[in-house]
Amino acid sequence: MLVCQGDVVAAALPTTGGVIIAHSKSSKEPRDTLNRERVLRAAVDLADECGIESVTMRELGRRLEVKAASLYNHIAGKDDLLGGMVDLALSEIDVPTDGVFWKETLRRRAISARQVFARHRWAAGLIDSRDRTGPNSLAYVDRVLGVLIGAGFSPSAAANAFLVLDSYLYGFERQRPDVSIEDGLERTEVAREILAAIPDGGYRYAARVAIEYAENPFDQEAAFEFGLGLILDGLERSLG
Amino acid sequence: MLVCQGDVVAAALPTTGGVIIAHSKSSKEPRDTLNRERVLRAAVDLADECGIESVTMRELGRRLEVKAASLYNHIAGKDDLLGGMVDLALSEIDVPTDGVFWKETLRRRAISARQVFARHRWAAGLIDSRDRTGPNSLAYVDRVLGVLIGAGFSPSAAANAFLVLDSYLYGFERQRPDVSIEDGLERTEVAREILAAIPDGGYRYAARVAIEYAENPFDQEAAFEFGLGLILDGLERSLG
DNA sequence: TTGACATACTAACACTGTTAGTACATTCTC
DNA sequence: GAGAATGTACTAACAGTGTTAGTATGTCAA
Repeated sequence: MLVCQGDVVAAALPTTGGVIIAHSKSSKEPRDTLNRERVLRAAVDLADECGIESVTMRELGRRLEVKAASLYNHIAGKDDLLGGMVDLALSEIDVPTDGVFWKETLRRRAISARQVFARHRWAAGLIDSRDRTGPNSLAYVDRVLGVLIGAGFSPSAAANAFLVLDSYLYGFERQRPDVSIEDGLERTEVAREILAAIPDGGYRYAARVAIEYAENPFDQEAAFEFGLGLILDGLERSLG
Repeated sequence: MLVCQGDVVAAALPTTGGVIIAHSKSSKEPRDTLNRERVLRAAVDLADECGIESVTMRELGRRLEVKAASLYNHIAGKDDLLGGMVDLALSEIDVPTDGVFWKETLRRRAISARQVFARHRWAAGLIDSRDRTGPNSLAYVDRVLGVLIGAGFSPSAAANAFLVLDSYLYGFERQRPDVSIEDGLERTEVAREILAAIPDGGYRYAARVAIEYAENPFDQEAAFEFGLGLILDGLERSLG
C-alpha cells in the first residue's frame, strides 16, 4: 500500500514501521517518541515509494503522525535530513571483507552499490563530496581504501582509483535510461517517441541507435558491468 | 560586479547582456521584449554567478527587469527552464570533427566537457537521461555516436561506450572535491577538519589518505585524465 | 480605424522550510 | 513525595517558492 499524498488513511493506521505513537499507558515499552533513526528511515521509505520530491517536512511528519515542526527536535534541518538519508543508503552497500582478490572485492562492491541505487533511486542524485562525512559513509570509504591499499596502491593512488570508480558508479546511475524498466511494448513506444522528436534528415547516428534499441532490449546490467570491467582492468594494469 | 540578491542597483543599470529594456521609441531596433533565448542565457549567467539555488522565477525576473509571471510567456515552467539551461551548457562542449583519431577526438571532447562543467558548476547535477532531448544535446549526442560508429563500433556498442564515458564524466564532476580550488593554507585546514571528524582509532586508511592530501595538493585535472585514459584504452581494446 | 494578438502586469493560490512561544509529560534532585 | 529541569510535540506565523487567472497595454495586419 503506497500512501504518497496526505490521505486520511495515513492518520488512521499504524505507521509502516509498525510502531504506534498512540499514548498507551502500558509503560516499559520502548519509548513511543521519535528519534533521529526513525525519522531518517521514514524519509528513506517515503523517498523510495513516492520519489524524493515527496519528501517534505509536512509529508514526513504526516507519516510519523507528528507535525512538521516536531521533526526539528531530531534533525537540524532539511540538509541534515537529506545527508542522513544518503548516509543510511550508503550503509547498505556491501564491501566483502573475506580474502578474495581485490578486483573481485571491488567488483562485488560496485554491483552491490548499483543494486542499492536501484532500490533508492533518489540517492545517486543527492550524493556529492560533502556527504562523505556521515558515520556510515566514512566507514564505507575506509573499507574500500583499505582494500586498495592492501592491494598495493599508494594512499594517493588508492584515493584516485576510488574517485574514478565511484565517479563511474554515480554517473551511471544518474543518467541510465529508464527505458529498460518498462516492458517491451512501452520500450518500442519510447523509441518511437525519440524518433518522432528527431527532425527529418538530421541526427542519423542517434536515429540508428534509437532504432537499435527499439528492436533489441537494452541490458543495463551488462552495460554497467562492461564499463566496470574496463575500469578495473585498467586499474590493475596501472598497478603493475 | 555580482548581483545575487534583489538589489536596487539591479533595476537601475542595464542587464549583463547589454540589452536595455527601456521602452525607447527608436523603432526598427531588435524587439526590446523577452524571448526564450534571452531568458535561458540570463538563467545560466545567474546560476554561474550566484549558484543554482539562486535561480528562482522572481530573481530571474528581477534580472530581466520583468515580473516573474511574465517569464511564463517564454518558458513552460521551471522544469523547462532547467532543461533549457542544461541544453545550452551542453552546447558549449566541443567535439572536434577534423580527421583526428577517434580516441583523441573523444579525449578532447571529455576535457572540453570538464571545462564546461567547471564553468557551469550547476550543470552536472542537473543532468539526467531525460535532458538529452534538447536540440543542442541531440546534435551533440549524434556527433559523438558518429565518431564511435565511424571508429568501428556497432550502434549498440557505440551507445554503450558513450554511456560509460559520460557516466564517468558526469560522476566525476558531481563528486569531485572542492578542496583543490582553495589555496594551500585552506586545503590543509580542510584536511585537519576531516581528521578532526574522524573518531579516534577508527578509519585508519581514510586518515592516511587525508594526511596525504594535507601535505600534497590534489591534482584533479590529472586525476580526471587518469580515469579517462583508463576507459579509452579499455574501449580501444574492446574494439580489436 | 478596428480587431487580433502578444506581452507584461497585479493579485492571489497552495505550497515550501523554518522559528518562536506554549503546553504537557517524563525524569532527576532534594 | 514535592519541585525543578528537561525533552517533546503542539499552534501559529513568517518569508519565500512555483504557478495561474484575469486585466491592461502596446504592436501589428486588414
